[in-house]
Amino acid sequence: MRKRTIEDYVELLYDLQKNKKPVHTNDIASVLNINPASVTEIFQKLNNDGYINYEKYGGATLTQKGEKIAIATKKKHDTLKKFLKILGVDEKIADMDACKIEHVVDPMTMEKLTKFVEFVQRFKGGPRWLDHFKYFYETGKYIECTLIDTAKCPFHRHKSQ
Amino acid sequence: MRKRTIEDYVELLYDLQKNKKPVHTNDIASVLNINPASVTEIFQKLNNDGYINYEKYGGATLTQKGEKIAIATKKKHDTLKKFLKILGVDEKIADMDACKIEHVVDPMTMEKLTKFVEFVQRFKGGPRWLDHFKYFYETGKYIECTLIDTAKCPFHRHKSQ
DNA sequence: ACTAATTTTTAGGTATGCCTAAATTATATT
DNA sequence: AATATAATTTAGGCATACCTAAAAATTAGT
Repeated sequence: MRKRTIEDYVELLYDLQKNKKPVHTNDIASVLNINPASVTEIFQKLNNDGYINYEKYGGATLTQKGEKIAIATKKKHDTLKKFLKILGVDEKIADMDACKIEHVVDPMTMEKLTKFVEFVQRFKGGPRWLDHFKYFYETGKYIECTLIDTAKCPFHRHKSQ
Repeated sequence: MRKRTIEDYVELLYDLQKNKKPVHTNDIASVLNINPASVTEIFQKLNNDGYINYEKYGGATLTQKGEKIAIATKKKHDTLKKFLKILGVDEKIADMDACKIEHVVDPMTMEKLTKFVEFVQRFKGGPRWLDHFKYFYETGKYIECTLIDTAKCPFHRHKSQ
């Protein structure tokens, strides 16, 4: 498996915290299928770096700093996944790819993708060009334009219409 | 820096090979700003795993297996970069992000992105909805539809027109 | 409250991907 | 061809992210 990042851990901590706080080494270990002893080391490091509050045998809770990163990372994940699903990537793969890409992507790219998702979701059922893309993806053919009025505009299948 | 993958090395080898073959440890070391001694180790590993032909003091050349991966990786890189540029990401950032994403992305996602880039590039100057997206990105506003005929169809600003 | 079972930590180990310093080989100059 | 210089490899080191086994602390059953 790819080297796990701080982001991975605070994200997971954030999710587990919702059910039970504080989160113990075993909770993480069982989810990630790693040894509890390894989690202890990770907790010590995250604690040192100010992402969690951790005391021996006491489990961990995210600090503000940690929570901030967790939320930001989850937001990135969510946007990436939404974007990939728009493109037609399967749920599971979208989720896995989002999980990997979220740790490496530049803020500018995230901003563009965020706006793109917003732009697409503005149209109920997606904009018409997206249907055309899907048709193209399946068949390799481009749909010829047959429109004559606004109502059929392939761009403006607009929520407010 | 992120851990470099086999893909990184064969890709670089592929590029350097074009100028001068075989590629020596120093060539790689100076590009990546790492120690030549480290490159020796990497060459030994790549040689063991069949990606390059390497002999002590003799430099390295890609095997077929290595070249195949290099080409596939470069193709992924190219598609990712094109896609990001379509979205409006700056050249440099597009390049850097492509370089990171290419190593983690699922084949299915690559396929969707490849088709998407093809789909967009089919229109000279890009499809009209892309202008609309850029407008939306800049202003936060959606352009209202004012079309009445095919010629102005925002989707079909078609190369063959 | 005592003992058993469970959880957690400590101590020590492995593989990887880099490093530096020193040794070795190859190349260039004369 | 001998020697100086440059390139390359070897040997040994460091940090990280995991591991196992054993010790220590906590929790649960009676």
